Amino acid sequence: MDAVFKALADPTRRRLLDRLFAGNGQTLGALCAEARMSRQAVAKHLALLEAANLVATQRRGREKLHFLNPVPINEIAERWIGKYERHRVRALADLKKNLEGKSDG
Amino acid sequence: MDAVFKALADPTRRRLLDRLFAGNGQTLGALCAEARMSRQAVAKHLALLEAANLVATQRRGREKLHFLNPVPINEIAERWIGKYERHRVRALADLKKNLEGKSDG
DNA sequence: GTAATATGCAACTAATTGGTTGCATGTCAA
DNA sequence: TTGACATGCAACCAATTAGTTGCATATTAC
Repeated sequence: MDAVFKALADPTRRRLLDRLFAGNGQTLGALCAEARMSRQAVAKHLALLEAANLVATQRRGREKLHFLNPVPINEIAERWIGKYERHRVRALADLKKNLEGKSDG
Repeated sequence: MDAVFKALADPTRRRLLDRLFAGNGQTLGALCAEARMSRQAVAKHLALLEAANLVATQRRGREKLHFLNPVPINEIAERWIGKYERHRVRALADLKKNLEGKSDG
C-alpha cells in the first residue's frame, strides 16, 4: 500500500500511467520517446511502478511490454479513500462548524 | 494535485489523517502525544498537509486546532482514480489476454 | 510579573530520490 | 558472424526530505 502511494507521488510516474492508459502494452523504448529524460530514468520509474504492482510486464524477444494494472489504484479508492469520502459531508459540516464559530455549538 | 499525492505518500502523514479522522480538531500537542518523533517533526508533517489543503487549522489561544479536509482526497478519487477505475474490467481483460497468450488473439 | 505551556522558526544532518553516464547483455537482421 | 537495436546493471551526483536540536514567541495560570 505504501509503495503504491509512493509510486503515485511522482508526476513523471503518473504521466507514465497515463501513457499506458492511452495505449496499453507499450515497450520501454516507446515510453521513453516522449519523455524528456534518459531511458534509464524512465526504466527506473517503470521499475518502481512494477514493484508497486501498478504495472505488469512481459518480455517479447528483446522488447519489454508494459501493462497498466488498475487493481492497486482501485484498492486505494475502495479501502482508503472511501473511508474519508463516506463521511465527507459530516466532516465538512464539522469543519465548517468549528471554523465559523465554536461558541454557537 | 501534486501536493496532495506527495502529502499522501508518507505513512506518518497518512497516520495523522487517520488520527484526525478518529478525532477531528486536535491540537498539535495531542497529535504529537502518540507519535514516536519530535513535536517539530510532527509540526512539519502537519504543515505539509495544510499546504496540500488536506488539513485546515484554526487557532484557539495558544493552541492550534487541526481539522481534516476530505475534499482533495475526494477530488483524487473522482478525477484521477475514477479515470482508471471506470475502465478497470477492460484493462484487466487486456492485461490477462496479453499475459496468457498473445498468439491466440 | 513569573513560570509553565503551546507553538513557531531556523540551522543542521542523514537518508532517500531523481537524474545522469558508461558499460554489459541479449536479441534480431543481414 | 557481425552490426544494430532493446534493455539491464551499477556507480555516481544533486536535490529533496525526514528527522533532529536549540532558541524564540505567545498565551495561560498563579
